[in-house]
Amino acid sequence: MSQPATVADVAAAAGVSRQTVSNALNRPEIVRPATLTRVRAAIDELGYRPHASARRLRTRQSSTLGVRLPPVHGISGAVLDRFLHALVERADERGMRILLFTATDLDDELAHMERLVEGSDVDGFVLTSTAHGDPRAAWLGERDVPFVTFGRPWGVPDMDDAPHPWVDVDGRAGLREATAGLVARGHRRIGFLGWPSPSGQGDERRLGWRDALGDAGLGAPPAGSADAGLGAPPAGSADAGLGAPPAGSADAGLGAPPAGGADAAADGATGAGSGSASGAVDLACEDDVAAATAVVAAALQGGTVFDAVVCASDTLALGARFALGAEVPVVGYDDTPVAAAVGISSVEQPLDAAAAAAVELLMGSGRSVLPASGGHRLLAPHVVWRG
Amino acid sequence: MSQPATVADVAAAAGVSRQTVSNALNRPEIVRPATLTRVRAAIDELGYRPHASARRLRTRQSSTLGVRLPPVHGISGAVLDRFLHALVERADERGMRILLFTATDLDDELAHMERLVEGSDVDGFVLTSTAHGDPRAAWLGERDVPFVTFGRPWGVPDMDDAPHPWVDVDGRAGLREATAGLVARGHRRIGFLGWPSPSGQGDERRLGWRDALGDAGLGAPPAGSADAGLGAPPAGSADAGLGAPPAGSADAGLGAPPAGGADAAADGATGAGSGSASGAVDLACEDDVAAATAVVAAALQGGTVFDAVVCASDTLALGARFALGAEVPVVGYDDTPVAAAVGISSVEQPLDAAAAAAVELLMGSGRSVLPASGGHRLLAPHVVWRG
DNA sequence: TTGAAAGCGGTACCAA
DNA sequence: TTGGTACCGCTTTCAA
Repeated sequence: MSQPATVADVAAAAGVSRQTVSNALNRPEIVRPATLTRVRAAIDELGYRPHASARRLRTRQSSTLGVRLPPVHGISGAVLDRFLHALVERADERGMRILLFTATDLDDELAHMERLVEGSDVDGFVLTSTAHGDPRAAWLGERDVPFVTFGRPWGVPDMDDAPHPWVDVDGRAGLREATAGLVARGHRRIGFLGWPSPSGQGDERRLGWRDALGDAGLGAPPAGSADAGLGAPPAGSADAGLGAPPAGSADAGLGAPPAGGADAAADGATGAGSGSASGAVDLACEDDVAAATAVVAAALQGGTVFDAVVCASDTLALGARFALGAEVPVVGYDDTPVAAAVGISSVEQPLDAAAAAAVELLMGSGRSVLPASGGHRLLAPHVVWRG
Repeated sequence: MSQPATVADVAAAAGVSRQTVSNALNRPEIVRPATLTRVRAAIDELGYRPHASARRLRTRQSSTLGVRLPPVHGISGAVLDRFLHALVERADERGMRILLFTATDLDDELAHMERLVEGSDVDGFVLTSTAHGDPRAAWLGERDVPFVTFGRPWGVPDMDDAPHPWVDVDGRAGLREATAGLVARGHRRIGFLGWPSPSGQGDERRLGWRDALGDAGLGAPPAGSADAGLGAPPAGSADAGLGAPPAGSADAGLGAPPAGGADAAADGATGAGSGSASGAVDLACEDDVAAATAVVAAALQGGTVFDAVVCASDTLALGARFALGAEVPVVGYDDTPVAAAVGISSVEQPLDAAAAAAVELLMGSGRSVLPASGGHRLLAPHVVWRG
């Protein structure tokens, strides 16, 4: 067992040529069964394993996908983590491996990608979301390097005809389901807590909330009500909200149409301080627990009444939870361990399906990466209800 | 730019032999400066990059480290995430890359590792903590495959003479610092919330808490008070070390014995009931927010008075926070985004240093993995104070 | 210091 | 179907 066995050894042991060994391994169907058995026996006996680098040199395929490990991801880090996990598994099923790289900025990332491509280290990439004019996409496109993004290419005119394949989760559908679920549970004054516009994902999720309110005849505030850029309040400004008073007044009961009708629900839209009684309030702040707490607390202070709140992230949801207490249902997004731990309902992304779709877009149904192509998948998430 | 350039192309362009090109790349010091310049110019001009697989085939080095992406990691997932990130960077500095693999169980993991090793896909591994008799360590050891673990090898008699190199973070020192910091801030009734024994990391952290109490002359409950083989109690059951007898007689402590002084300072500091006067309570439950909340709440109910609580994890800390409110300081462990978000102090692991140490143990100061060796690094974490 | 030639371990191509 | 041979791109060995 000193020197690892090579094809030559196996060939000799089985009394065949090296080529036959290779065939037995890669295209068993064209080898006569008897020969195959003999070769396989020899392989087992010698403990032979093909040398991956030798094969890659010859075939000019690295069977490797490059993935950038994004810098830092806050509370939602687990999402990428889980996606990565699923990706490794799905890739493995197709004989592909995942090579990691990191980068400090876009230029650095490009440099890394260039090295990997030119060193034939990878056959393609799985990138996180790209935006219009993203230099990575352009660079890869020019060189016909196959890649797929997890996250749609924001900013392109027609996403159905995107410049590159992508996979994404339909946050709009997710928030729609979440909101509808709350409606079904009898809630009526359902607020939304998201990020300031413009934000690709954030705006999508807001739309989902609006959709559901519309579906339920609850009406939604005029589009853009919260877009008036309440600049991100400084973090930590008000974690006093921890002990915030519970929303005092209750909800309209199940089944009973909310008093005041649809439009009334939109009154007073955003912000702290307006004395609106409506719960269909559209709040926004940066993705930070303290900021979220502050925003929600301020809204309560201003007289806003919430029956429930759906959020664009678990971070925001956690903040909202602190401000609202456990009595007012909050739904987050990403189903992070924190949400599970704290008992907050959350929209769970189908990460395994996303990974599978990414691999499929890159490789079709075969075992090698296809030439750069198009296509995309928009996957529906689902709510994990808790509490 | 159709066909990537090879050494031959560069050699031709520079008017030298292929060998000289190779030397210019790998051992520039033995090439005459003039020639070097010429070769480098040709390389730049042609955009030449060495073909990684070809090099690996020839050198029999994959320049790749295998890392298993652990199954699921809860609230502390970010830890591994950040370690991985740092590892990729540190490895990159040494010309090494990180290849991911996953596995459903130990057997599967072994199978994957075997494939990677025998296919010469990796030169070594970075594994998460191993325990005594871990088949992975044995398997790798037998084959002289270099590897290092992040996490010490629990269960070996003498860790200074461990069977393989390891890197770990000194949780004991971390909790000692956390506890001492609380003492310095005037807290006296400092409880500990950890995991049921036996738990390698958990028991270490508990010791750190005890150390600091001892240092401060506050005394700690007799060792083992919570270790009495409470096999992990079901979630939510709040019995664990609850009734831990107060450490009436403290040890000498440093400087002036606190006697009444220190203790008096703690009197009534916390809002719970009366009952037990000691806050040096040693609690334990599984790593779950709800369970932690329950345990702490039960302790409060039972009359325990807490001045502050140090925890074995941010998960537990979050649970404690829920039970105690924001007035009683809680210190967690891992400095996860959640702790930051919620404003809980936490012991931060020096993940970048850990990654650097892992690489160094594997590669020394060179650019290739050394034969399996020994050695280890125990790194001191530090508390990030908040609130 | 530089050059020529021989592999590293597989697979592609072609002939048998 | 099987076997022979060239060759993937680089580095190592040995001469010059």
